[in-house]
Amino acid sequence: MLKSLAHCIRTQIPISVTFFFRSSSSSSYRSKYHNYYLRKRRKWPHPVYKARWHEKLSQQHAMQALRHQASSSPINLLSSLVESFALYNCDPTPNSYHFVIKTLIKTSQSHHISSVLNHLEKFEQFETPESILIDLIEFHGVRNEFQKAIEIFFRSPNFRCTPTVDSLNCLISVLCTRKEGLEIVPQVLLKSRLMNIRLEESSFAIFIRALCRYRKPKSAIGLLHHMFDHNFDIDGRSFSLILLTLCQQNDLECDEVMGLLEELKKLGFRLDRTDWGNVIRFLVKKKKGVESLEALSKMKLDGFKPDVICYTMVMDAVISAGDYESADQVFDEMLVMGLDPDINTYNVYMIGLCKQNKFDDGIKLLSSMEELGCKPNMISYNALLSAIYESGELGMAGYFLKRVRGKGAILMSETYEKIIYRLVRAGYVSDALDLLEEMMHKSLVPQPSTLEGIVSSLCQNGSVPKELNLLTDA
DNA sequence: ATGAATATTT
Repeated sequence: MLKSLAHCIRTQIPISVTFFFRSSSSSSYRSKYHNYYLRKRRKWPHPVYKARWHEKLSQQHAMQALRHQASSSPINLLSSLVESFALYNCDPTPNSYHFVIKTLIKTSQSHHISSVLNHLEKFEQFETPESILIDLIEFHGVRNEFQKAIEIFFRSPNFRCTPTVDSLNCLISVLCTRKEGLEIVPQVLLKSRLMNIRLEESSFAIFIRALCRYRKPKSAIGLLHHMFDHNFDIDGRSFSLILLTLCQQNDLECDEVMGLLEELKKLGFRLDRTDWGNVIRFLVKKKKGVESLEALSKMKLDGFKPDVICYTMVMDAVISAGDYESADQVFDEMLVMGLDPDINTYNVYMIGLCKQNKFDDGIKLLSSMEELGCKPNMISYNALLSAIYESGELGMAGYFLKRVRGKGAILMSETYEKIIYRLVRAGYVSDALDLLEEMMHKSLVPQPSTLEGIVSSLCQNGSVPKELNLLTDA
């Protein structure tokens, strides 16, 4: 009712304006609107408006009574509804049914819903708002009652509701949550076509989301082709989700994913900064240094400024690929772009230095980090420490270990293992045992191979069984 | 809104 009122007001305003400002110059134009205006004014607004106003007031009172009843004792809500509206001598509103259904759900009385629906079907005349049915479909969907959800949808005409794509979307997103629901979707689509409901972009977006959830990005791309062929607009979010899902597939090769990305672009995909980030992360995981550098420059060409994380990821990839020169370039570029490297960036760089056996530079980097207010963490220290021990320069390594400990650095399990392995190999068994003891003191569990190494070394030396006790305890 | 970093040649 409010809607038609609003419509009336909206249509009347321009009419009264033309009436005021147009004098007798064009009589046909004026009389057409003149009559329309008079008829409306004389026959319709006053009496009907007044009666409806009354009815609306009564319905408000009835609704109030129903709410009151429901809050004091929420049982027999259907009778409360009927009685309240009978008391005020007016017809129940769609809203009152919506309220009753919502209350039944809230108070765990959903077994009463079907009698409310039967009543709504048989005794009311109003067009049931689709929102009520959508709520019900959703309710049954959450409880995995797919058959009930489907029944509500196809029963809509009985409630004098012409379902639109909105309830269809609700139903299919409910069905798409589980495999057994997914299998029914085609039948539902066929039947809904007979009801003249056409799928929209939003429906396809639901299917695409479901396919991505089931890790079927290639099928989702198939759907995109279908949409493209039928001139549907494709939502950027669907593209992004498919790309993300492709990047998360471990079984796909880099070339294949890049090929599919080109296919997506042909279908109209324009990558945003998040998408580029996902592409770069994928390439880094696949250790594709060159490709990740390329992706970085394409990202820039697309007008996006990569952030510290993007630069760090690309640096990681080129370092994994052994391209230290590019790593330096990427690092410099990041600084030129005004970005501040953070602990992760420095650690990636540190790992690069370690791989090149540039231990002096690594030590310098540690102090630069301190100066720059980015304190090295366990990873910075452990990476450098392990690398120095692995190089076999045990003198330097021992000195560095002392210094690092002075800084309060905590050794990690893997670092202990590496140091112990190197010490044993070089014959410093008692140093190795000290570290082993320290490890166990911290409840770190050494690898069997580490223990074996120590034991065999002790046996060769014909050493004391006291330390062996320590080992058998582990 | 998001996403980045060690080590496994014993």
